[in-house]
Amino acid sequence: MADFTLLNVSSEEAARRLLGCELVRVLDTGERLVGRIVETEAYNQTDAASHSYKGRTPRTDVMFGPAGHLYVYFTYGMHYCCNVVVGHEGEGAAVLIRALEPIAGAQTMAVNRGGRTGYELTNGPAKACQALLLDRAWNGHDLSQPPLQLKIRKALPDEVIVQTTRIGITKDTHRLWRFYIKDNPYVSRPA
DNA sequence: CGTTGGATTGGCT
DNA sequence: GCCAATCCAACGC
Repeated sequence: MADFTLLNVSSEEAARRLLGCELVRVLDTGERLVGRIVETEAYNQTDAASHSYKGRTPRTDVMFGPAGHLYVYFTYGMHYCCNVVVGHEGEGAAVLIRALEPIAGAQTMAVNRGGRTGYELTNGPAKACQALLLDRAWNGHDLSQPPLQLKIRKALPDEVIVQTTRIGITKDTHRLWRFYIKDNPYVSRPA
């Protein structure tokens, strides 16, 4: 049982801390798909762009639960995006996983992604979900448990982290709550 | 109950 | 660069 108490911090701090950590997905076939987190965005209840802004609803219930669980939402009628719940229980904070760097299982990810390869495998939130075969069924999953686990890695030094405004939102657009690893080819929209 | 628009993506102009 | 695809949560009546 992994210890996710280090995620009991502000969503911005957690978004920084999650860079470099890994998501390990074991398929029914036994194959391991591993992605290193290279781009994140922070959301919390004070934030008009956050799903948790208007309080706890059936959809956002998981966001208000304990840190280290997965919040998966469906959007634009066809895409799933996944977040790691952070902060303290009842807080409504989460970190959107916007991009991964494939570490293992890239060939299977390519199949999951309809034959795309290279940076197109995982350079976007819905692409990363599709590559790891994550959908609604994974909403609420405890990331300390197989077959989908979050592996905490060493915190990255500030000088390799770029901080910018978030993508695709129409409210609270000024907040600098997007973080990514400098020069990483899997970042969805480099500066 | 009807309307609206979204933490996106990929194909086409 | 623009925009359609396609579902559903949230909100107004």
